[in-house]
Amino acid sequence: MARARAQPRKPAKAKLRNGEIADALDEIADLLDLQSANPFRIRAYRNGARTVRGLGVEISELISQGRDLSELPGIGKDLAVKLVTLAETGKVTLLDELRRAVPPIATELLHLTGLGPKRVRALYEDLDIHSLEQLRRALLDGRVGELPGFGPKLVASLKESIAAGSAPSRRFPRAAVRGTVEHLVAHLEAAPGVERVIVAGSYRRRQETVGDIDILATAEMTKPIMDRFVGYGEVAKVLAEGPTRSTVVLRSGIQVDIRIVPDESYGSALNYFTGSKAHSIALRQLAQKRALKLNEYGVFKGKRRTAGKTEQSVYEALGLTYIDPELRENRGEIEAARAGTLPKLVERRDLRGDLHAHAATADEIAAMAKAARERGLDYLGIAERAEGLDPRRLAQQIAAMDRWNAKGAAPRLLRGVEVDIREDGSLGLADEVLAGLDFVIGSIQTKLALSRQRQTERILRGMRHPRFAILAHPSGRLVEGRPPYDVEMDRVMRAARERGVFVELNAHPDRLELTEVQCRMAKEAGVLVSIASDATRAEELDDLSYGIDRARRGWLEKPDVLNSRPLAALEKQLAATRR
DNA sequence: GCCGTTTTCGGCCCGACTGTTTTCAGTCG
Repeated sequence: MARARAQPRKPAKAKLRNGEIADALDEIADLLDLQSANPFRIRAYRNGARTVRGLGVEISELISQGRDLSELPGIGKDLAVKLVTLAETGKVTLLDELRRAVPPIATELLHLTGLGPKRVRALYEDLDIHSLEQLRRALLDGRVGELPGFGPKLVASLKESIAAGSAPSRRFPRAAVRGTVEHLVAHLEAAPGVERVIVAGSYRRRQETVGDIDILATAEMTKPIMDRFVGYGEVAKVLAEGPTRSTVVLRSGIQVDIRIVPDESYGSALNYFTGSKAHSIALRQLAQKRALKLNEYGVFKGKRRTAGKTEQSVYEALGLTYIDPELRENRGEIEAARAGTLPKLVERRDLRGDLHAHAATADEIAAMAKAARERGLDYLGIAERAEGLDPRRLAQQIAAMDRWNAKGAAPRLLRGVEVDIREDGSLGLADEVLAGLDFVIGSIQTKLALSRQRQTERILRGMRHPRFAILAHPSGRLVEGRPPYDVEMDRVMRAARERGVFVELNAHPDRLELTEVQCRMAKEAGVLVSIASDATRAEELDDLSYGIDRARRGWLEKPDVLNSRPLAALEKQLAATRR
């Protein structure tokens, strides 16, 4: 985890962003841990950090709206004050004091596997270790091995960790591990005596990246499955192996956990292993309040199991309706389940078309159209990038689309263009060209580093253009790559609502623009979302499913999605954007 | 430090596995 102290020092007036505030709270928790403070106080800081990190709307934004931060889950009076101080000054007295009391190396050592607060304290108090180099020497000359609690295996593991350097914990794009997951599940399903094999964890919650793969199996006899698991050909290293739980690392570097339970515990085990951690903790707290106990084996009243065979039964026992895995982040889904107000999430089959595909020549257009038809789409918007698009080529494309439409076959092709919103907010194509099209997609493609204020004004001006219909690439980010550009998304959403235009959820697995929180912002603002493939090749139309994953994690329902509309309704929607 | 459909005080999610121990600390989800 990135430490706040590793960040460059900010000027005092700089407003801290949520990630930095959460890092500061986590660092306080680490330092309190090293001082053997009250464990529940430590947990309170960690809970606070998790709340802030998952918030989506900036703390500084809430402060300027005059909101009471102690209304946030896990934030009380004390933490609310510290959040304000951190957000506005970048500092907080408690953290400064703790940093003075504990050597700087301590928090770094805490993140080495096998080292917790007790052992780290022994290292700097008993051996006076204040750097990784000093630790390396103490490991080699045997001093560490003489400390109580440091055995030969731990010494060897620490030597390995230090030699390997501080490899940052890697996350893998979900799309990249799909093949591995399917192969491994098939491998395990062939084990004798296995009843069910299912992938849980963040993969099942359809997060865009996964840190590891979690597999649940049910069986009476666990050994045949466990043997088959650790004997899998791709396994590079077995980290832990027990009768019901094991962990391995595959050659690709990804970690895989397996858990085996009896079939009558399938639902509760799947629920526990799917997480998220925050969701699971909230459920277990809810169980406590009802004088029940929830664990991976079931829901218990005293010693008697009252539920657990299915996930449905677990939620029912807690007085909740079933919660889709994509929503399980403790971001209000439990309250909504209790109130019976959970969204009915959009599904792939709800999509009637796609409003952002690329095809230049007549042949490419026909191929893309046929691919769209095979995937059940009734309409397809072709929108080439405006740069390098001369009027003659655009006219040829339009002619090719008109010929396709004249045949009357599905899908209906809609004539669009993807145009840059210039730095001054004007659009990168002449008005008379734009006027001849069915729809105009506008996006930021240059000058991504403008200030928050200027970037926001630029987009707002762009959207006011009389032909503007859809804001595409609403963040400019690339998964595991380029960070998003800085923009006041809530202002953009409000302006989109007032202007009556739409926002795109770019489904390309490397992009996935429009975050989960931004999906919810769009929904709350009443802005329809266009889930778009941005396909340049026919098979990339399948990427729409990644857009659906994101939309579901963003609580979107069918009515929230522009391209869930049938063709006639969609054409009305587009017509209404024209001024 | 947070929190309240028994509670404003007295609780705080739960269990498996490893390593180093003979009762516990650390890690994971």
